[in-house]
Amino acid sequence: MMFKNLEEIKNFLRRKGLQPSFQRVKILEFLDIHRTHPTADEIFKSLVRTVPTISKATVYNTLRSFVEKGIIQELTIEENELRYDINTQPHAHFKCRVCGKIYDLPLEDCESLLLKGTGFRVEKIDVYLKGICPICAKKGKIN
Amino acid sequence: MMFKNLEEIKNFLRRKGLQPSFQRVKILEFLDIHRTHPTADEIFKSLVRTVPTISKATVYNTLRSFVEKGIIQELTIEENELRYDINTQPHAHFKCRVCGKIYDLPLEDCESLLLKGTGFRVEKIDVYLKGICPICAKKGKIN
DNA sequence: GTATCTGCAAAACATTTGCAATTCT
DNA sequence: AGAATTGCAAATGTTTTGCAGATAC
Repeated sequence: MMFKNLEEIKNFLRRKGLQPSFQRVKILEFLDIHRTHPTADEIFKSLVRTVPTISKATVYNTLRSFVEKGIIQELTIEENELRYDINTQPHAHFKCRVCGKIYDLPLEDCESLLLKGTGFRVEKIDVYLKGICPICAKKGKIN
Repeated sequence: MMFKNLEEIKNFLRRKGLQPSFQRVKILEFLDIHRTHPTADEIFKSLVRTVPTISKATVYNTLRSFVEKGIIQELTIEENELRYDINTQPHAHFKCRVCGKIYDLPLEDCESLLLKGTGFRVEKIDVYLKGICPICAKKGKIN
């Protein structure tokens, strides 16, 4: 866990330029506690039990603002659902097609991709890089 | 290009267990010629000009059946759209945030991930592995 | 008091499905 | 003929948006 208490979450959000509303604090707390890469709907369904007035739109909008601020990252590991990860450090994700669990794995070196000796049976690899291509970089459109 | 003519595409589809309907042949031909990782909508919009009767549902369903047969692969590089790639060999994809182009890159070794000396500026890395985790493998539920 | 944020409902999309008509073998 | 495929329209599911009311600074 990244945060010790709600006050830490509030200060964190303030530092990121976001008002620490009750809903935002609870969503971020949820992501800090449940590091299972949940979907927006899973977050909503879980939070609505303790925060009955929360709406789905707020969950979606909040998650988007967290992504924009670099607080969390979106995972597109499955085509029909977005998942969210409070760990924004580069690391790989392994989804088991039997139990459905998504594991975090180190990305240090090539060996980790092949997962020699770890018992993970890799059937499919997707590597998506984003940034600026050599042509656009040379055109100096950006820095 | 993988195919020399339409006859080759037809035979290929037959070998994969799919009837070589005109629509399927044209969709596969399009993916073979336009290796730009198009979306279903881009394929539809382009094909409907020469095949006016083609429907979007057919494009979607055909792409799905191609994926199931292992003829093409789905890319979830962007959250709001599925893209398709006729190259099913494992390789990385680099999307430029300026021009939007998606490049194919080799995945051989770690160096390619960091793209030293290639001029690609990597700002974000997503590595998604799918398969069977050690727990499910040990339970012997599958082989 | 003014900005920002929330909840609701509706809208916007992409994708899937049911089914009758068509096409292939 | 019989099986598979298509096109249409409707359904589905996820995410976004408009706006009035509520909340925070």
